[in-house]
Amino acid sequence: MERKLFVYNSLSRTKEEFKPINEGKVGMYVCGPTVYSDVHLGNCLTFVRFDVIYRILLHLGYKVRYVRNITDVGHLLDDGEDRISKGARIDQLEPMEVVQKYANGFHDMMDIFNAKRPNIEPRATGHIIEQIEMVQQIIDNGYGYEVNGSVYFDTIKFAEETGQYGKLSGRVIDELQSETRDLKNQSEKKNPSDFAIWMNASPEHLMRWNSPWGEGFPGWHLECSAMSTKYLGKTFDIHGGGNDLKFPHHENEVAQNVGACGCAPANYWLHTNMLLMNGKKMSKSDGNTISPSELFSGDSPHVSKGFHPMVIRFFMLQSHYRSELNLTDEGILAAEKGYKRIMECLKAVDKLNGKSDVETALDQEINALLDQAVEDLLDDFNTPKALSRYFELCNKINGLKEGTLNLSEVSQSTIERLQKTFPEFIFEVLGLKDAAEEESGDVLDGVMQLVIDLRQGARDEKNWGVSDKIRDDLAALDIQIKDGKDGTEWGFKS
RNA sequence: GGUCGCGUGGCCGAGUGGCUUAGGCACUGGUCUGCAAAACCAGGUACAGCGGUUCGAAUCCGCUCGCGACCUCCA
Repeated sequence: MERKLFVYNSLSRTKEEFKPINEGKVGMYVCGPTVYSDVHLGNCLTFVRFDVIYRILLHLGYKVRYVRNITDVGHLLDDGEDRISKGARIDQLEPMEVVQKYANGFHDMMDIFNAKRPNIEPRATGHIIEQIEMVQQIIDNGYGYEVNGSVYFDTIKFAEETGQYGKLSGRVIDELQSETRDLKNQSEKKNPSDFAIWMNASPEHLMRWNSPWGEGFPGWHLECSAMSTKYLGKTFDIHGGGNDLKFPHHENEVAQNVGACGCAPANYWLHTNMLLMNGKKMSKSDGNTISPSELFSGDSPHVSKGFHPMVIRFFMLQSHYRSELNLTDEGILAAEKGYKRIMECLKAVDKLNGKSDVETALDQEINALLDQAVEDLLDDFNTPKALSRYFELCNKINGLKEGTLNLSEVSQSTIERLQKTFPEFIFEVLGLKDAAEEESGDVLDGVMQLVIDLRQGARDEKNWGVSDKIRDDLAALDIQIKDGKDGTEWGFKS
């Protein structure tokens, strides 16, 4: 932690030095999914990106409390129907069954993408009391008003007294006032920009709780305010989410926290950018969409084949979290090659031994690249740039392996640093896994070694027919034979 | 319509005032190989358009075109 970390803060719209509230500790809250249907690939991108941010913070030595909620109530559709209720109606399930089903699916997918689990994963329905208390505080502070069993947040009064509404998202309150919407209960609000923090439940509404204002349910934005406060304190370090949540969700969250306790929830707001496909927004309505499982299986007109989840993760990490990521078949194919190159190189580096006793120019180059990769991560979590350093290191490593670079010109201490840092970066910081290793195993390794030995026997006798048959038939099984000058290696084809 | 952001070579994708030839993939030539593959070496193509500021801009400003996000549920 001797070096400084810089993060882009959406609040200030600049890169700022990151200074945690408590030395050595980080409290981070990330808005999780609403579990009403199968997880969308865009969600996966967002959570993979925050997973890497989490991993980098851990790598830097911070003790991180990572909270990511699951929204299971209060998230309404245009027609006012609760998303969970709608899911329940369509699937003929209890609302909580819907929640469990899709929460399980979400967790499975996060595991597939090798995203670490958060330390706390609170659900909105498990924190009704905390939310009711917060509504009461907001009312007590004069920023909430009750109408017909619903409670609304008075944005105009809040804006006038605190001057804070719109700060995060760059909205101007006057312009929000001129918005004309045709939402349910619109007439109950004092101002068009006001939003519900507690909603009266109509008789047919399935999810309902008792409250001082009658039976109802919490507003969507409220859960994050209440739960982040409960687990991270009134003010914590990092609040993250997709940038589509900036307004109204995060803006309203800020308003609720400030309205309830007079303090801002988070010092640093981090927003990830969206996933596109073929340059366009991923959208179900025009068919421009692909699910994670379709991407893995290749069962989609948008991809030429299936891809391993780790290839997808690698693809995601080759873009910066604040940039849009454009998913194209060609792009993932390129990522797959790059991923494989890194994985192969990771194996090659273990076999190297440096022979120089003094520090050479090559030592300096390698060490500089390793240092720069860390600098890149410290500069607003620039994973694509850091990865480019490791690609350059791959060139060095392969050069040493092939003999175009001389092992006598590199010291063993540099090689050892490489051997320690490289896998640490790939596996722990970036959270990648070796796809081939999963499929492989000791038995297969042994069998392949036998096959290679037998083939070598044929090759020694210049029996190219046998040699090539072995190679070609293995290729048909997606196993690739690689004849090098130091013997033959094998691996899975991508 | 309003607010904000983006537009980099064949593709993906970093970079934000003066060599970073970023990097990956693809492509071309070469080395290696029995032939391949992999790897290695070498090579080309770029900063949407127009105008301005500046000694100097892909990088700052303006306009135009294109794309995206938000404004209404979204990661």
